[in-house]
Amino acid sequence: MKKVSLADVAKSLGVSKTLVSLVLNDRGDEKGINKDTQQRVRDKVKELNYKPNQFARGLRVGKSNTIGLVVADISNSFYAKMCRSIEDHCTENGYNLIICSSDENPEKESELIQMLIDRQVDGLIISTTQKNNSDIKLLKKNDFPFVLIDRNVSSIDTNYVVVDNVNGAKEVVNHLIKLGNERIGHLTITPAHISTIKESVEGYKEALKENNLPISNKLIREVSFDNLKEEVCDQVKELLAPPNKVTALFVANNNIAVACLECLNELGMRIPQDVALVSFDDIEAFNLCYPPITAVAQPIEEMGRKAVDIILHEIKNEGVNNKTQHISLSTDLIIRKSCGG
Amino acid sequence: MKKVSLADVAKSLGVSKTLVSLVLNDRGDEKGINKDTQQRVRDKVKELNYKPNQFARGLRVGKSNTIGLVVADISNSFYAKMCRSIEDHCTENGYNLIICSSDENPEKESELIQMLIDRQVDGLIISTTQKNNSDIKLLKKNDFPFVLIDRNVSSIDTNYVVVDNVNGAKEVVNHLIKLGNERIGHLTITPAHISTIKESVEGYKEALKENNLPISNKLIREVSFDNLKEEVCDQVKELLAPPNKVTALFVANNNIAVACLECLNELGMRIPQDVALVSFDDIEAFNLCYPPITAVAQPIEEMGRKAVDIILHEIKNEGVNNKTQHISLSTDLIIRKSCGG
DNA sequence: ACAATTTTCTAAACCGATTTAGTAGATTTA
DNA sequence: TAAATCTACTAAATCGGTTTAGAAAATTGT
Repeated sequence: MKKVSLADVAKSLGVSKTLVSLVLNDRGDEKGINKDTQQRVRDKVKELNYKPNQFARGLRVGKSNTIGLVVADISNSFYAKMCRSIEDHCTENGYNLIICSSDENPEKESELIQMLIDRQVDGLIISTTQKNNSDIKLLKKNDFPFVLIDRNVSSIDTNYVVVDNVNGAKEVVNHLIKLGNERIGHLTITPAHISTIKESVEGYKEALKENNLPISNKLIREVSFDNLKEEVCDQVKELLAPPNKVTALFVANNNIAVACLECLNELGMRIPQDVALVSFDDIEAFNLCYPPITAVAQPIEEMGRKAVDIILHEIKNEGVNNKTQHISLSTDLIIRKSCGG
Repeated sequence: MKKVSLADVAKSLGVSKTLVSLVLNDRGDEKGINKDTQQRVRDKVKELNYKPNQFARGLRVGKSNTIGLVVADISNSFYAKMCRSIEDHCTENGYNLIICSSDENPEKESELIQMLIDRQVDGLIISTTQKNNSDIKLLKKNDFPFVLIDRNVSSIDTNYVVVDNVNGAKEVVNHLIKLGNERIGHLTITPAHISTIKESVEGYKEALKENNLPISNKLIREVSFDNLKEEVCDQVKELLAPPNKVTALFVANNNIAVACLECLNELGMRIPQDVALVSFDDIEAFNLCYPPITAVAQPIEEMGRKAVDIILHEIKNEGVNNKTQHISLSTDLIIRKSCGG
């Protein structure tokens, strides 16, 4: 690939680099450059197939037109869809996207954020897994443009786009209670400090309280991301056995639900006859399972779009001390057959 | 974020930028720079938290340490997993990844490739949807480092990492025939020129021929990516009805399989009693369906890894006229319950 | 003791854009 | 007619690294 530079274009037209640069940046009129000349420049640029060198441009203007995205795991359907939405809206706006997976590992997340900044991304969209939020604090302190997605961090005032997990969880539990379940197990994921998890537990408890049912922390179980299948199976067994004897399971995401299904299958437990199941975070497979699984659908596309809107706004207004934006989207309980009724 | 430059580091040590640069690029010994001085440089770099500006570096050396990836749709589980594998191996090697979705649209793919090159990616990994392959030809002509993944292009000698679709499909059809199916429908996707599709049809036909069964092109149906659900349903109805009356469906990917399942559900057709079903491209959901779906598992992780190996090798040997690398990985037929037997 | 060599380090060019500061010439104003 | 203004354009500085070409000081060889 032989490369054509600004200087080549300028020379072949017998004008200065400045002129060509101004025309290409649509500052020709503003700078009073002759319309004819402007057209000659544009024609020549096309003829030579000139493409500006992004390194040079970036070096000078300090912008990469790239944004960084950190999620737990891009191969998970939830994040894959989120990434897709973010990708589309970035592309629409002339931005590139670098996606990184943190595997729910705070140190890895920290390294990724640092790496993306070193790579001169203009802004970050983060689904954080941090506990002490030191990186988020640092970003905030340095006025680096960023927005949290899916998970927020209550102790810091940041931009965020999340889902109303409290209400989503409440709806689930109310639904289960209405169908006669009184002992409902809740399977969530560690690290438990993640906002979505905290909120889902909160919604679970609120719903029980409002229905005058006892709250037992023994029915709330955490499984770790790294060893999901095994731990889910252990916890499910414990929850189903005396003294817990739950009649319904409410699980925090699609990964856990899938592990749960496999485990229940192996145990020969039938859904919903032996135990009801609801998952937060709907996936297509839930509609194909036997029985189809009731789940909380999240507005993933919209979350992605809003996050891009916010980050681009942040990037454009860098330095301007504008207020943080807080967006909470509501969920949709998709009732299928996994709870009977 | 106040930024520390090379010059700042050099000045604070009273040495030249050259020296600092050489040390940081591990050329200190080679250039005979005093060990003590080297250590002083490294210490100071840490102290000041200096991070090289990638624009400046890229401008000078012409490398971005970024690779571009073009797939059909990152929100599809198959590509999501592939992306994840590629991401991991890029990160391991100090490379960033920009992922783009082409939606099986050749024009969009073409624009994305051009955009990625304009953005100075060092190499491309492409799952192409092109028909005339003009972009691939151009890349080849210009010696731009790239590798095709999942789908190759037989008319051009390029690097590629694919799956042995012919054998994968043959195994499926042999399996179906062994279970007594003689009229087997094959649902594939347009554009039909994609290598995976052509090969899968080839395998399908070969298996029939080897078993002395008639080959009817009427049993091979194409559905388009954009209007998948509806077209799948139409085709399934036609295939099941007279005069086709297929007893088994072999579908080309997980998207089609999911649409098929939904359609068969609506039609009240039972699997495998009324029709057997096998999908190319296994997904977790197939294990949870009722009944669990027999499918061809692909070595996605390995494909990603090999593709990264090849592209990094290409990038390092740019200019050197080394041979193209061709890798074909074998598949694994996961027999579940969707074919009876 | 002086040239040759080695060790250690540096000034300046360079990559290719953007931007600042300004010029030459034509036209208008007073 | 000289000053002011406008039109159309440009030279050179700049961003922050890497690299080339070479210099100063210390050491070695004879």
